[in-house]
Amino acid sequence: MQTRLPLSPQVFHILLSLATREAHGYAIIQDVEHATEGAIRLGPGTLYSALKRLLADKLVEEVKARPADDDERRRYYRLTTTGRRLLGAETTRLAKAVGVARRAGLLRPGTA
Amino acid sequence: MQTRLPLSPQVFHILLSLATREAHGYAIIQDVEHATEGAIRLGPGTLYSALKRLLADKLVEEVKARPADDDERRRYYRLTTTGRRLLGAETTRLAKAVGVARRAGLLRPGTA
DNA sequence: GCTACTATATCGTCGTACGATATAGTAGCC
DNA sequence: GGCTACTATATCGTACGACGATATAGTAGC
Repeated sequence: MQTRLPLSPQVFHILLSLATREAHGYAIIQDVEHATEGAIRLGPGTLYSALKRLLADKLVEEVKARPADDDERRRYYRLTTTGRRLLGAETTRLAKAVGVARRAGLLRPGTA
Repeated sequence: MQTRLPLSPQVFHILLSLATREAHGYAIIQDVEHATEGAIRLGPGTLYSALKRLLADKLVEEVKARPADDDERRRYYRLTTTGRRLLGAETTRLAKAVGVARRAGLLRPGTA
């Protein structure tokens, strides 16, 4: 993956899940399912292979600091500056696409 | 492809391009490039293989009626009712995702 | 007659989403 | 004590799809 748009919906939501807080893999899976109202359910294959690529591309980095009494199996991740910038660019792209779709009458008036 | 969300960005823009008017393949390529400000450039491989799948899934259908004096090589397509419904559902999904991203502070205030 | 553009089609490759499977610790329960 | 379910990460194989390359051919301008 070159750091180029568009992102896949799966990768977009992984990055978005990390935008507001650090998280470990399993938490990302649950958060994406919740945030998308079940539309995107990441299996372990999808998540961990995506994380591996995101780490290699330096869009995400591992956080070594851990809360006390935490489950030791967990590995925490956060966005890098590059990752945040790319996520912002993709968000802008999506917002424009939604704008085009709205003008084409594809959203009931009142949809967020 | 089962008729399930999420759509790939490429397929989303192909359907969106057909939302407001019938079009032939080459016109879709140009329209998507224009509508996405160059972010999505469909090559022939992507477009025609996607169209083939969309036809098989009955999200798009071929239009036989042709304008007079038209380039005879062109093949025109339009959305089916199913295709329009799916595009609407995907648009709603994207609008929600953009909402989440906006709340996370990923859009400059004022972005459409 | 040259180049560039329009228009569709197919092929092969590579990336990646995904399900299956594995491992293992934790928690509740009866 | 043993059952099930959940938490958590990791890897493997497969299959789908995005993409570039290539082919074909008609149109347009110069």
